[in-house]
Amino acid sequence: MATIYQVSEMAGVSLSTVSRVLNDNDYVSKKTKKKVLEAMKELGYQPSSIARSLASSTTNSVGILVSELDGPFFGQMMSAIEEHLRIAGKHVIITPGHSDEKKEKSGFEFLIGRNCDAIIAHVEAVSNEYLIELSKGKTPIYLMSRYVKEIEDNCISLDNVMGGYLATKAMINKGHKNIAYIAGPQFKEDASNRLKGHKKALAEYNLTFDESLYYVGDFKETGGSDGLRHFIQNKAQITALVCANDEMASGAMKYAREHGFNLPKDLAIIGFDNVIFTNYLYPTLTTIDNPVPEMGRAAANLVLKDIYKKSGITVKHVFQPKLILRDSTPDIN
Amino acid sequence: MATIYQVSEMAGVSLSTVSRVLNDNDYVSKKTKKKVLEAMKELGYQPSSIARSLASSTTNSVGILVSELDGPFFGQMMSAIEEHLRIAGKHVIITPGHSDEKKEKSGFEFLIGRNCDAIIAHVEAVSNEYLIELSKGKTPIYLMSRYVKEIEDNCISLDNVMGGYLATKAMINKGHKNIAYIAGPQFKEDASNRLKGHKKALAEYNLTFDESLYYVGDFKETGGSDGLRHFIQNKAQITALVCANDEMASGAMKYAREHGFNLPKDLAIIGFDNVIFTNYLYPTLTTIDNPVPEMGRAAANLVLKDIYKKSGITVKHVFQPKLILRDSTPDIN
DNA sequence: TGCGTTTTTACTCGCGCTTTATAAAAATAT
DNA sequence: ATATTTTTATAAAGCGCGAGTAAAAACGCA
Repeated sequence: MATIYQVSEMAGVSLSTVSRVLNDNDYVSKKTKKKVLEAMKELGYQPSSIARSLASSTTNSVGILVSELDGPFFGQMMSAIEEHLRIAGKHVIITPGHSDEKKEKSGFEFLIGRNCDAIIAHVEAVSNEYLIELSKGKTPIYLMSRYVKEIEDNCISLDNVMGGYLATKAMINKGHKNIAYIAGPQFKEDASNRLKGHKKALAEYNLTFDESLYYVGDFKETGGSDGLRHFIQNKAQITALVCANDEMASGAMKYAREHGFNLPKDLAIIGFDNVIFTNYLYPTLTTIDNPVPEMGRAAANLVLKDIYKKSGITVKHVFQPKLILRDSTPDIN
Repeated sequence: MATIYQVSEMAGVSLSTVSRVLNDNDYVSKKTKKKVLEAMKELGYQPSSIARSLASSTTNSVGILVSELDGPFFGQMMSAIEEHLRIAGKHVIITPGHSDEKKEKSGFEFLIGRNCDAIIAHVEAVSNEYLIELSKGKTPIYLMSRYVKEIEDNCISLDNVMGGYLATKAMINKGHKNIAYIAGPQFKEDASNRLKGHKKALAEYNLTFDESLYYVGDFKETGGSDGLRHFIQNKAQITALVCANDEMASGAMKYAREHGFNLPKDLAIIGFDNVIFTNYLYPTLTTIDNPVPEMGRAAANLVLKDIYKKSGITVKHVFQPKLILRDSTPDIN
């Protein structure tokens, strides 16, 4: 690999001159600039970002910490962030935390150790205190889908209470009274907030929250099927099922069909997140739109503005979910 | 941030001694080792991987270049690779190439510039020649789902011709004779190989390949719906539809239903890849299993063996697809 | 032509760590 | 008790680059 030194030698100038043309600094004449550029091309020179980082203590890369590398939710998120950052010439370093406290912490450490200029994290297992503490460190931390009051300027979040409320209210408006709820793991803030919204909607219409119509799933397809099985085994009389995310809704749909339900007539189902495949399910799934791509762009914009000092950027911090009505929740007569 | 220097000072030893305990080198007594370790803990010392990389020209990180950050296919792939590498204490740096030649090249450059110890790439737009040339560089390149003869030892691939063959043969075996095919973009090698397999199966059963039953899609849901619309508009009389991947199959299913088809009776559909949600579609989708996670692990193993010199590893380079029969392809009477 | 300016270039140090070569200390042998 | 080996620690030289400072060259004007 050619180094800056060889370039300088070939172009007949000093090291720092080469460095200056690299960084597009002023104070270098067109003639020498051209000479240097030619030498670079000739040698196939490629600056070492490692050395660069060490010298300048800035890496032009931002760390992304997500729960999983797969799944439609995180896919959309990573994709939106990356795309937006790439336009500004910044790169991303992605690492998964698997919703596990230790792994999330080690993810942070890795990213910090790599000298990322900032970190955008979607973490669920670490405590607020840990995050607040971490924010005092040298690497700025931005939080996706999580609201921590003490560092709210670094948070991009969805109003999950509202989302949960909208979902259940939609069912009520369709005429349902016996509504079961499959929640996500309650240590996850969005899951517990969605549940709050559900309860709020019930209360508003004078329906009581019934423990026997409540099941905690895993946010995956299995959570949906397990939940519905649970309700069926307990002979719960339900006409509507609210799921805390789309994967669980799709699992429940499959289980329902396999057990003689005629969808959507026998059971109305609603999901949450509006992940891409919901529109390809049958019946198409009514759900709550979670503007993940938009939020990803917001997070990216936030670091562009704060860290890379781009001007003219304003970002929204709290996003609103909205109801997407499709075929899985017909009117009942 | 504490540096190695401060640790050495606090422990009362020299820089290099600290470095040696960091790297678990011999030639350091237990007593001094303990002293150093304590000093590190006290200072909350965290080695700078940047400086480390610069000095040792090894980064303990492998680059991953995929087409997209979202989508079930790449999600599974990244996830499998990352998980397997992490066990060995290696980290991944992921960047997308968007199936675009320029972007793929710039992805390679980024990863090489970051001094990755190796790169695992799923690229589709760059030429074989480019890859061969790249392989001569300092950073070893491994290819996922792509077979390039000259560097076959660095390739992990699926027998796509066989896969395409199995899919169409399955339809024929079910009794279909009028089989339409929605292909993927033909510059992508797997797409063109799957098509080859399709033609091979047709030929084997004396069916002629009919251009009017052929459509090139985009490997996304829209490709499936566009393709089926195309066939319908051209009044193609078909009883079976073979799609070159699952996303397109799901798009076609949705379109079919919206246009009065009674699935699976009126139209048998098969996909390709066996992506997770195929099992949650209705009817559940018959497809060809693409052992992506297994292949991801194989790629990870390959770099563990070649680059990090782990012993006792043998890896399979070419994987075989297999037919997964589900409800979307019933027997016809 | 000479002096002050402005533009352009060169030197040098340091970022935080690894890695020789080398010296000192401890252990063993003679 | 000295010579020899083995073990442990040190000092110094980079890795490739950025940035601040000093120096040189080019320019302007009287």
